[in-house]
Amino acid sequence: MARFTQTETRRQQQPQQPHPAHTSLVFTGPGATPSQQPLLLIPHQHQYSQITFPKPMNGSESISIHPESGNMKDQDAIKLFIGQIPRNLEEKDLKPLFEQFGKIHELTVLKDRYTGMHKGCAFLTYCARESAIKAQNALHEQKTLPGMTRPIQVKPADSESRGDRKLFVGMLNKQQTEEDVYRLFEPYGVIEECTVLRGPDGNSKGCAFVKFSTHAEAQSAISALHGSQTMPGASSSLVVKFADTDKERTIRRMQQMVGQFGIFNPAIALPFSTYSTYAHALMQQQAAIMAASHGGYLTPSMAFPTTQLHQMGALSINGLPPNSMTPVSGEFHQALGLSSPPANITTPSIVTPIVNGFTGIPHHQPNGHPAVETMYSNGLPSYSTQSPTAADTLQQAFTGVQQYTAIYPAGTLTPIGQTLPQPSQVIQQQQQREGPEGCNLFIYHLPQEFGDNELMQMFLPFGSVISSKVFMDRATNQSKCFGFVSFDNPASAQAAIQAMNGFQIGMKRLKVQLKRPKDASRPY
DNA sequence: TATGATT
Repeated sequence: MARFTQTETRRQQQPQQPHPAHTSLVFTGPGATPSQQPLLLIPHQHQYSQITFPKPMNGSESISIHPESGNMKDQDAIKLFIGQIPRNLEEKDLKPLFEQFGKIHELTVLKDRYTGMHKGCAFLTYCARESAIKAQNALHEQKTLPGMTRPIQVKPADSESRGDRKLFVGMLNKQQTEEDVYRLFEPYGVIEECTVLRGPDGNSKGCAFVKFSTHAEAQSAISALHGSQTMPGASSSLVVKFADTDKERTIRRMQQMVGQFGIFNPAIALPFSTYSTYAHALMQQQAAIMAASHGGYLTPSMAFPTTQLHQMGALSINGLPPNSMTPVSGEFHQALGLSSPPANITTPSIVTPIVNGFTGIPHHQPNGHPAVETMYSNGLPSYSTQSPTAADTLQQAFTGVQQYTAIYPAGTLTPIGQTLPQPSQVIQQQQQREGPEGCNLFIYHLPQEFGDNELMQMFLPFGSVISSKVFMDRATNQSKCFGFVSFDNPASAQAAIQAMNGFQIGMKRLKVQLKRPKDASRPY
């Protein structure tokens, strides 16, 4: 292995000689020949600590930047990452070593943001692209600088190549291997990396990373493959998208934290004010991005402040004026927190729910009709001597009107026995997915039109709903007619099962049961 | 159309 050796005394002790470094460091051995294998080297996990923190929108960081004045760089210049440099070498010391390959546009030693400590690496941009290639070929892994145990790293900075050619692939089936994924993506370009994500047990998580050699290739794979097919056993069509950037990953982690602790103000959740401010900004930014670009992942209640929701709620749908309630449909809309029922829907139900031992939740009747009167006036068979329950009320309300629930912003009226969902509750619904064991319901045979909010409204009478989720088909954006509701306690979940399992809506009956535990389907 | 995801 070729090495650098120091042939002079330390130049820091000789300040009268400004730049002796290129004479003090000399090549020994045959290492000056170009490397045949320029890529895939040591991990360098420290290099992003600088750029994952928020930066001012204009201007550059005040880490030591030493552009050669008057030197313009090529449009296609390559920013190099330099690793494994001794911590006592500063820009001025490194410059001579790299200058031999061309004019330097910018050379920056990476310093710890807070301590200012030299991190043993640097970024280097030559004015000419060609210089960068020469430097990489000559130096990368070819010499070891004095005091270092590993050879110097000279290669394009990850910021140069990463990010826009690495794809995240979701909704694979768990049997698909790296090779299967490779075959799938092969037609769209040169694949540099293909990894199936696996858990600790080695089982596939049903997703993968595929890195193409160019952005264009990656883009063409997205166009061709995203949503193009559904793998056997996968719950939705194939997902092909650019992998998260560091920033997105940070956001994701924060969202998870927020969900986990049930805290909605990052300034309270996180200990350091800089982090809190950052978290806050990131999340706001993320919310804005999502609302603007693919609002489908967000409910209106996420995208708009509560006051705005209330305004939206005042609008009518289907050209019908608000508050034209009939006893049945009015109750339905009341029950679901909707406000403008259609006028002509009175289809009686044929099959009634099985209600066992559920104590009805007190609820008021805004139209002046008590629930029991509504019920019998509709010609329904009586199935028990119990007083009417929340489920009964809902049963009446649902009949024949579910087609009106689709696009409506929920949370605009007070549901039975409940107060209006607070903003925190609405946000939490997106963040906090599962409740404790025994609190999570799986609901099948939902009306096609039901979204997360309608589902939540339907189950609010039985307790505090911490989340509700209707499964959507990614390709068609249609409900798959099943979903989850989580309560904060098992008794509410049981009450909801008792009342709502078998509950008829239109021609279908709801199936409401405890969600299968995660490991239930595992063999052995 | 059958159990919330996955970086």
